[in-house]
Amino acid sequence: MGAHRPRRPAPLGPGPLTPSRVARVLPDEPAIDRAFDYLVPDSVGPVEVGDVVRISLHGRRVGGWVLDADAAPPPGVTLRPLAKRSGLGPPPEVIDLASWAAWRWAGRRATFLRTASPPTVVPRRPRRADSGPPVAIPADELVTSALDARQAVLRLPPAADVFPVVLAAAARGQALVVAPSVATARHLALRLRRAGIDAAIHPRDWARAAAGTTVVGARAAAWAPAPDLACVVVVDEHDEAHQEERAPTWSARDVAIERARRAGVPCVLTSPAPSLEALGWGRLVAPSRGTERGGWPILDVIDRRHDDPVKAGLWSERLVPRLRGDGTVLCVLNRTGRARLSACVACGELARCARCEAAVVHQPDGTLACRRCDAERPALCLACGATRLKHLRVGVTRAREELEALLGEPVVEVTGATADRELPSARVYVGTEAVLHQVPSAQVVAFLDIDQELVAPRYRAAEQAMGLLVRAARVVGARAGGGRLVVQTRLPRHEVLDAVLKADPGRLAAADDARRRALRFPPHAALAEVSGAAAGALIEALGRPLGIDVLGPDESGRWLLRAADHQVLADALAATPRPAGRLRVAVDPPRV
DNA sequence: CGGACAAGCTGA
DNA sequence: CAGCTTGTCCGG
Repeated sequence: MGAHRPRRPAPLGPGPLTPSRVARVLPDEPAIDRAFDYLVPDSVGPVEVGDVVRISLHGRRVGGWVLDADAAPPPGVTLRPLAKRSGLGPPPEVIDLASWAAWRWAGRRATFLRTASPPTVVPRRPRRADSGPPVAIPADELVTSALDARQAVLRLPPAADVFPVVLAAAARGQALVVAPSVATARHLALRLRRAGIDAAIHPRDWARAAAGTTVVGARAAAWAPAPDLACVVVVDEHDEAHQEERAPTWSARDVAIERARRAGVPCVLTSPAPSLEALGWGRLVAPSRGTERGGWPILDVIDRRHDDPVKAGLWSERLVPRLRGDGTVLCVLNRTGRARLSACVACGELARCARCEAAVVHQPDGTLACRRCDAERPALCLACGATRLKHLRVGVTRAREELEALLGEPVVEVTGATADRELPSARVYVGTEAVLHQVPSAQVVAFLDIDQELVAPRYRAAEQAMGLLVRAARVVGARAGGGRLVVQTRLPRHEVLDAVLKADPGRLAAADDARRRALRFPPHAALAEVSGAAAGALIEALGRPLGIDVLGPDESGRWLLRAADHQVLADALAATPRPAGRLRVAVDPPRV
């Protein structure tokens, strides 16, 4: 990618007048992924690469970023003057990083530069931060060896605190810490300050990061300015929150890795269950088996292979006693509504959509809704008119009703929809995985149907199920404190459960890696999902380049591109002009 | 993106 | 052919 631009040759001798410099500016309009040249009038003053400026483009004023402060314009175009310099923007190395990310995730540079820019005007480069007196850090051998390895994956069990890693990183100079959520980032920054280390939160404290202060933030922090960058830490690198959902679907972990590589500084990724991408990138550093084991909760596997598949409900007789007692209990079932699959009690006919024949969801209000075409209808059998339906695959709403009856005490339902309300206090909660976010701690977390996660038709299903178990492990805490996870399964030997049972995530990684290699899934291939009205046009423009498999379209008009690696995939996408119309290109789609 | 302009459709 | 919509092009 073109990090090198033609430089204007030095003028031969003094001219009659000092000619105005020419700045090359990328407009802050993601749809216009093209730079334009402007004269820099004396009234505007000097501009530097990365500065945020205003330009008039085609008769309107728009913002933009200086990509080159001394450009050689193509001959024969009359240049307009820059309207003004607004202030400081991303430093040159971040501008280059944005170009790389635009290539890597088939996006536009402006999208990344927005993320990398200060939220309010920063007129001048702030004075270098005074690093203050050195802070004495208790030496942690594991953390030190991870930082010294320069490219390390530090596998710490769920109950372990990552703060010592962040602290040791910040003690080495300006650290860039990328956390999976804003809340985690804030908390880490607060603890750094308590430990006597100044910490900026991205993007709010952009100017302080630009002055060399250690910076902490959620995924956008991968784009924070860092003039004195000494090391990069990505907390919980396995967490899907590091990836942007909207296209370009960039991953803060991968941006952080590339950034550290370019800066030549150490990069440490932490995770209780590192992704295969991480393991393929860096050296694994882990505590002793005993220490690691101690940081995981106990796992109770309830084997349901011999339960009658028709009669067995959600609540096996081995599960219910574990839900009694006086500790807080969370039951996780990733299905909303009353039932995801129902059949007529009278004639056995499956409840399906009258319009498109997809299975319908029994909603809390009693109606049946189609998730494919959004049609709604009353709950009755289309074949025989009977009004009684049997719930074959119970959802959270129904599960709550059933558990309340079983336990004879109040049970509270928790879903994504309850996130903004205060939960009624109770001992027992039933919910989707949202329950793991909304209830801070518990004695027991029970996964009512973990098989749904284990065998989900997605190549990352095992890793995602592991992510859920890690989250649950943090809610219940370490085994020494009585933390306990319970799973009901017909796959008691599944490698995810095996890994948690033995507190050894390496067991999962080995099995998952072999499977993905055999099926040519990432990290042994690079994928991109192409969708939207203009998807077909892009596929046509792409043609059949060597090394790219074009799969699809599926029933909703989506294609999947597969290449041996990201170099091949990104080069092919970069060489294809983007057609007009709605188009989404999701590189590294998390749910395929 | 959004303005400019050209080509296409409609109504009397 | 004015008056309008729709599409394509292009910006320094």
